[in-house]
Formats: sequence, C-alpha cells, structure tokens
Amino acid sequence: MRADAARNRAKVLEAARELFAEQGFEVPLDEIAARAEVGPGTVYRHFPTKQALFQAVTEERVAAMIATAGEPSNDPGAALFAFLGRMADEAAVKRDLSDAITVPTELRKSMQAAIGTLLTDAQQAGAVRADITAVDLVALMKGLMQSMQEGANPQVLLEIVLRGLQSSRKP
Amino acid sequence: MRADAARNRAKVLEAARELFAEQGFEVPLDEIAARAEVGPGTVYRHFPTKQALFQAVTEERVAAMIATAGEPSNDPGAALFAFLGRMADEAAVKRDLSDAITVPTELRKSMQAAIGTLLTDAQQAGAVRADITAVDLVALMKGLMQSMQEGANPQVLLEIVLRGLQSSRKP
DNA sequence: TGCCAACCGGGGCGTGCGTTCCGTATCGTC
DNA sequence: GACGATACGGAACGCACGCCCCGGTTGGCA
Repeated sequence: MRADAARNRAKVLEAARELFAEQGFEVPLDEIAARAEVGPGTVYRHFPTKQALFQAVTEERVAAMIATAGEPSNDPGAALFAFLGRMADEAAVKRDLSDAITVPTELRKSMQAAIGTLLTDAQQAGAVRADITAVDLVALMKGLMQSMQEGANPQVLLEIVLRGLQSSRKP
Repeated sequence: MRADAARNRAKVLEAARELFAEQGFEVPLDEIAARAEVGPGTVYRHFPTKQALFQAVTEERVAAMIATAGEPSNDPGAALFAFLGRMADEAAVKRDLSDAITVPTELRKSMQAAIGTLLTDAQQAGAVRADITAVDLVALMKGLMQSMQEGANPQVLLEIVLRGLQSSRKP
C-alpha cells in the first residue's frame, strides 16, 4: 500500500472514531470525510460501505469486552452485572456502542452471544431471574443505553435495571 | 366544510392511526396518503404538517391517560406503577406512543408533567427510590418502550423496571 | 341547472445522504 | 527524471422524504 494511502486510512479511522462516538452511526459520512481532511471518495476507497467503516471502528473495542466476558467466573451473577456495568459506562460517554448492537454486523451477533452466555450462567447460579431471555436483555440494554444519551442519570438507570434483574428468590 | 372534505379528513385520520401505530412517526406521509386513497396534497390541506397529523392522532389517547393520572390516589406508588403499566401495555402493541414522548408537541410536555407529578407523589410516600428524577424516568420508559418493539417480552421488561424503581428502604 | 368557491390529485421542488465516477495529482520504481 | 500505476477529491447520481403548486374536478347554493 502506498504511503499516503496508509496515512489517509488512518486519518479516516480516527475521524470516524471521534464522530461515531459523538453522534453515533447516523453521522453523515461526508462529515467524517471532512474531519479527516479527505474527500468522500477516499473513504470509499478504503471501506466499501459506511457499515464497514463503522465495524472497523467498533471492532476491537467490542472484541475486548467480549473477551473479558468469556473468562469463567466463580460468581456468574457478579460477572454479568460487571459486564452490563461496563456497557453502560461506555454508552454514557460514547454513542457508538448502542448502535453497535443495532447495526447489523458480525459484532452484533457475537455481542448477543456473549451476553447470552453470561446470562444463562448467572441464571443457573440463581442470581438473576429465570424468566428473562437473552433477546429480552439485549433489548433492555439497548433501550437503557439510548436513554442515557438524553440527559438522564446513567448511574441511577443502571442501578434500577440491575436491581430489577436480580432473582426474586433472593431475600 | 364540504362533505367530501370531511370524508377525506376522516379517511386520512384513520389511515394515520393505523400506520403510526404500526410503524411509528417515521412512516412516510405518502404512505398514509396512499392508504387513505388520497393525494399527499390533500393530507396537507387538512393538517399543516406531519407533526400536526401525528398530534391529532395521538391526542385523545394520551389525554385520556393523563386524565386518569391526575386523579389523586391514596396509594401513590400503585398509581405510578399502574400508569407505567398502562404505558407499557400500549407500547407493546403500538409504535406511536413511544414517539409521542419524543416528537416535540404539546403532548410531550404534558405527558412528562403528568409523570413528574405521579413520581414525586410516589417518592414522598416512600414507594419509589428518591434519587430518580422525572427526566430519568421518562428516558427510561422511552427506552423500555423501544425495547418492547423488538421481539422482547414486554411483561418481563416492565416487571424488571418496576422492581428496580421500588425504594430500597422497603424490606 | 348553472355557477363559483372549495377541494382534489399528483407531479415537482428542495434537501440530505450514501455511493459512484472520472479527470487530476501523487507516489514509487526504472 | 520520466513513466505507469495508484490514489485523491469533489462533482454528480439515485433515492427517499417533507412539503408546495396548479390545472382540473366536484359539491352545494341560488
């Protein structure tokens, strides 16, 4: 690859990182190109589609989260809650994570799979109510993350959801 | 008003009711016009803007909800929970209610005001945690209602949120 | 029944966005 | 230093949508 091509690719990625975090997936691609001091055509030389660029930006971050979720824990309930807390912390500051669950990419599936594993483990340990499914939980977290981007108090919202998730069998 | 004008107005309102409920505010106005067997221009003869049509459709339903919320209750906690439950029940079937909180209309403000009153009453009665604000609660409900439109189990989601809202001072 | 005002339909305008195309500039090699 | 391949940039296309305009039509009153 030519030197300036690599430089431009990096500039595009950085601009996309910033703007996806600020405004989510809905940010116009032309705006990303403008911040990268590059024409829109150049963006498309490096990424075939807007979704591909979005995936490239969110990939490593989401992959890291999923990796930590995969480690076995001796307290499955706490593991799930910690994971959800990490998601919420990110979503409170950046707008792209909640879109990463929505925009159809490979990441979305693996994210859901990771949550599903954590959830069933926590349910088998009796820490989380048994009548919720992975689909329910993902939808709930998605709504929660969207709520956080509207001036609501992220900490309180997360506490409410986590407490609501706890198994009712617990005293 | 001429007879056919009234007839068309009614057809537009009915089509809008159906489509806003099915697809939310994002449904194209041309589609509403098509289902009403009417041109787009006719829609604009009766309603100056798309938002006005949306408001006309959601008005009476939301107003009814707010009216019941205004009645004083001797169990403020139950009153709030009942109100939220009613919201969730509607949102589980129709997509327009969650947009009614989002789309800037008069309804949105009065909806938020009604929730605010119910919330502070419930908090003073000790039924709901004191550290949540009306803004938080509205955002939370909005996210919850959006979650419900993605195949999640509405009943479980509502239970989780309601339980999370309960005051931690309670045993 | 005839006339005029009210109303209808749908083509069209402006806008915003994702995506593509192509003439031009730049890089890297011989 | 020149040449070919590669990459650039931004103008332009296609599409979708909210909204407006205008020639034609229809309804109701005299």
